[in-house]
Amino acid sequence: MSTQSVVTAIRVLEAVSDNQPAGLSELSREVDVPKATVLRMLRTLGELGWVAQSEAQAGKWVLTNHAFAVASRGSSGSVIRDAAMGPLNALQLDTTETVHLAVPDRGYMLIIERLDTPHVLRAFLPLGSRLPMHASSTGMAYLSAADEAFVDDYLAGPLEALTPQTVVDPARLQAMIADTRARGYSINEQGLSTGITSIGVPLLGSGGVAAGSISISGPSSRIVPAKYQEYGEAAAGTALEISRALGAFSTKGY
Amino acid sequence: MSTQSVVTAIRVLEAVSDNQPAGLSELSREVDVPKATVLRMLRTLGELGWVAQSEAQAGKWVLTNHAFAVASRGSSGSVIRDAAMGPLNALQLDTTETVHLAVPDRGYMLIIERLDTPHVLRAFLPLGSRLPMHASSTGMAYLSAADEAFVDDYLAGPLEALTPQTVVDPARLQAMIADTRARGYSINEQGLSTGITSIGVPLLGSGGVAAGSISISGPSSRIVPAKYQEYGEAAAGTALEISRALGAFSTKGY
DNA sequence: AACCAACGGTTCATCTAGTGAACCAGCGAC
DNA sequence: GTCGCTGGTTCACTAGATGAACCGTTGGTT
Repeated sequence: MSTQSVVTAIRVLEAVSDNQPAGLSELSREVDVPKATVLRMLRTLGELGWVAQSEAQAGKWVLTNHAFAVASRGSSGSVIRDAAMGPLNALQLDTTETVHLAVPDRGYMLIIERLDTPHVLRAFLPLGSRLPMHASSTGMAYLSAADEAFVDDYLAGPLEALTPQTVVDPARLQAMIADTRARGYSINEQGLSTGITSIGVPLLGSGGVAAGSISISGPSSRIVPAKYQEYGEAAAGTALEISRALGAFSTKGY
Repeated sequence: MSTQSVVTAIRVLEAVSDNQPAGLSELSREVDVPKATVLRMLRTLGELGWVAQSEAQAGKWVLTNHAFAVASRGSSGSVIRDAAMGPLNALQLDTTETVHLAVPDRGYMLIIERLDTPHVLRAFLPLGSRLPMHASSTGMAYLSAADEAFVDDYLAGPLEALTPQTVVDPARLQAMIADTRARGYSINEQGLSTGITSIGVPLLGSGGVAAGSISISGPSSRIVPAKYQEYGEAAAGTALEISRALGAFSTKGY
């Protein structure tokens, strides 16, 4: 790989992101690069306005909002977001529950948009959250549309349990994926966060490959089994509309 | 500045962000670096998963979601966001209008959080949007709490008009900032986007320095002058609560 | 149909600029 | 008092970044 100082800098940046607020020695260990080099990177990134020393704790480094500003323009303006926002807005108004738009990122589902419920009791998932695929309805929905090799690969990796309800058994997860495929939507009952239930549906991009997913989520007291089908079908309809806009079923082109 | 290849790489990254989807020559001109170097940077950033060639247009580069995922953790987990979310949630429920949380970033206001209105007619501002300070209620609120030198400096720069209603005259803007200070909240009537009105209030961080702002916004048909005072005072109350949590009025420490 | 200018991408000799082992000073635990 | 950790500094060495000049294509003009 060329331009290794750039590689080091980005690895430092990601390490800061993962360990905020992070100390110098800690980062040095994390990216396995001498402290002097890490410090030089931090200072350079600092001059560029991407990281800064924490005000609260001197010597600890944090990402700045500027990094967020630059990177946000990645997902906004993206094809999938533009295609999704209209239908998603309608889905939110229809169901009155919180809806999310998620795309895959290195084995996690990355939440790139959210439209809130008006209910007083609401779950809160900041944008940019990364959810394990097996522990979220968006993730299971995505897996149900992803190719087999990817799924097997994912299920072979270590699967963390986030709550007592999180399913981590690969065989059971395979069965759940099959159910999702048959039913058209995934259901996650408190597997991500206690007291939260959500329903997910995959989105297909051009060529019909899995591109992301959408979900409806809320407190388990409101998202009860009696509503699963209604919400699942509503989300599936919305997803179909988005997938169509993404050219999933287009015959011209390929 | 040291580690210049890193500087170049980041500048390329920011240029991609600003010009998406961006071509090689375009980027080369933008950052004033030879094409060969820009290309090397793009490839390195590509291997790291931060940029990729656009699927739609070969040879055009775009930011990936991974960049978003890494950088998102900058604002989430930040002191201001944590302090703001609770009170902001209450404010949204109270007013039923969309509320925003914004922080300054290089002369713009950066939207880092949003809580949606349940109304069918709703404005939509993606997170990560950067708004000119003089054209937004969040920006004017921030300016009303910023120190004089900063304000003068900002008003001296070129001020773009986003709509026919955008005020760009420095003298008038100074007067509006004074009004905001006296009143406790800023009002922006269609200066950012036609048909949208919003009310902003500054947030103070530790030591009482301007740290960001919050706003209530919606269609001008709903956010009418008769409601300005009610919303302004509600937002001011919320802002006070947040500023207090940020240690703006703390006597210990300084 | 011949031209031109711009595009994305490649090459390679030059020498700048990034590296990292060894080094401080300061702090808290025991 | 001293050990082990922290954040931070120094500097000789050479690995690795640089950029002018190049190529093959494409799309618009005349």
